[in-house]
Amino acid sequence: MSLERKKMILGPISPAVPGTLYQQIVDGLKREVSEGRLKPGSSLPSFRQLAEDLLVSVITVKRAYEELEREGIIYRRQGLGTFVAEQGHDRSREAKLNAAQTLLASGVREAAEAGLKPAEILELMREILQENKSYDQRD
Amino acid sequence: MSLERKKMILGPISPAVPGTLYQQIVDGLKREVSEGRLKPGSSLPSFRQLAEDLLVSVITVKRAYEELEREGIIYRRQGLGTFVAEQGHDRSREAKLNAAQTLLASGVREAAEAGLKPAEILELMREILQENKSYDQRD
Amino acid sequence: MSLERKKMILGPISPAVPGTLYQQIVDGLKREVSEGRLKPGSSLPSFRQLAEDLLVSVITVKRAYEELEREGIIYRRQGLGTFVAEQGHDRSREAKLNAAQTLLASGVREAAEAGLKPAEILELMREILQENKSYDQRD
Amino acid sequence: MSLERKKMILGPISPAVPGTLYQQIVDGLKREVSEGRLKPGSSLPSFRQLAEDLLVSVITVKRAYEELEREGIIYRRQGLGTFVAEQGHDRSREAKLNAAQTLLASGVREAAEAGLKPAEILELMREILQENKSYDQRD
DNA sequence: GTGGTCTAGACCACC
DNA sequence: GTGGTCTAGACCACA
Repeated sequence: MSLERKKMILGPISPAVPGTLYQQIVDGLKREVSEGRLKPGSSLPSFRQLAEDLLVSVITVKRAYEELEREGIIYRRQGLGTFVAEQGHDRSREAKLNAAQTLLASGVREAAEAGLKPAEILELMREILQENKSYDQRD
Repeated sequence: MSLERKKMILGPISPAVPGTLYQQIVDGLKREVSEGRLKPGSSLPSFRQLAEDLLVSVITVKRAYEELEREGIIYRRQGLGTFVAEQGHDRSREAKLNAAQTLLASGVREAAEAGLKPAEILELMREILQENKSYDQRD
Repeated sequence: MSLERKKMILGPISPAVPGTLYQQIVDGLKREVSEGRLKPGSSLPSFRQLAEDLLVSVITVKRAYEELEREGIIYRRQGLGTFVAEQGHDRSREAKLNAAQTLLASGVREAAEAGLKPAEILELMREILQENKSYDQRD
Repeated sequence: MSLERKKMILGPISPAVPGTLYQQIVDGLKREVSEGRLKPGSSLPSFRQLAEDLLVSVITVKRAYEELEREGIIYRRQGLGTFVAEQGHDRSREAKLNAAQTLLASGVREAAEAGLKPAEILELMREILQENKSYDQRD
């Protein structure tokens, strides 16, 4: 029982932020995988365990796992548990890259419609990267 | 009959694209205003007229107009119609700039989580700007 | 024709301000009367004249005059024109006092609900009076 | 059967009083929040529940909730319900203070146009505060 | 069960 | 004719 301290995966989930609960879990797990904190082959907490940790319903966790499995980032084995797929890291990165590209492209479109010239958009990006960098150094 | 074609404001609206119908209308009108095709003081089509043009319900257009009024881009007068506000152009540009910033920041976050370094993100942006430019020259 | 300069009654009417057109006219005329710029017995411009001056429809002016007549502030004589009633000044003042009282009472209720104590409300009022005073000295 | 009486949030809504139905609901809920009877994080009744309680359409309640969410006083989560935002109390008080200020300023303007001098307006305010006080002691 | 969107159609006030 | 409010009832996504 010296193991009382369980490694909590994921920050806290809250209904008070935009995005549905299960989407928050999906995003959080993708981040864990893409940033290497969850390595291919390693096991994920059980539905019940994670649900308890995050104070959400088991069903919500189940949905999140289902979506991740559909994307090929994790796989489930009857009676054994849930694991990060071998290609999980790459698939997760890929998904994030796609998302990033879509978001940046949308941002560029909006900025262009607001009248910003390409050079100005790049300047804006540099500012954003700057902020993001200092923010990253917080932990 | 070749004169059937009346000057339509806004491209066609479709339930098949991402974003709700009324959001598509809001975005489209914001674009018209921010890019100067609808000038301050000029009148917008009536609910019923635009609804007919876009093949959506009157209510859907109404909701869109409500949101634009809330943002101070247009104003509505009983019995008179709906008009572009004096500050409509600026407010619309502002809103677009805010949206752009949010989207770009999200994109940066995703890209960073996927492991891209700031320099790589900037490179990605240059590519996107390049595509966008050639796309702009289509008409 | 040296009379080109006609005495314009009322500031400009605009659809770009809150309140319907005819209500703006009613309010404006009430103000003229209650502040003594239109004296009892003096004549008001004709429908057509005022409509032309204010760039609104004759019907809109007509409605405004009807409302003022209903309130006993003006009266109309077939073929002669429209005049400020003898009691017009008093009635107009009365109406304004009633309106003022209602507005102030509503303001007090809101302020109380926001947690302001009577003394604080009075303090707020002093500030408002101060602003109003300096504003009044503009002309 | 004497237990039929369930704790109703908000007084009865009526089409007979000034202000639209949904505005009455908005005001009522703002009051609940600004006066602390609805605390941050606590949940509001569902659309359908409140609609039933108040004998209005579900849609009318929806509109009210939409406006409150826009003002940042509450937030809504699909499948979970509607909750008072963390800053709900402050935002609600702020909104009320703004409203109070606007109303008082309009009242002052009307009173000034009716010829009341600042000192007289303050005197009028004192009377109003007096009435309001005794009215407050009713329950 | 919750909220989110879209639809239809009523009635009113104003121009 | 315009916008403003309220109503009814559909279907979907999420928990």
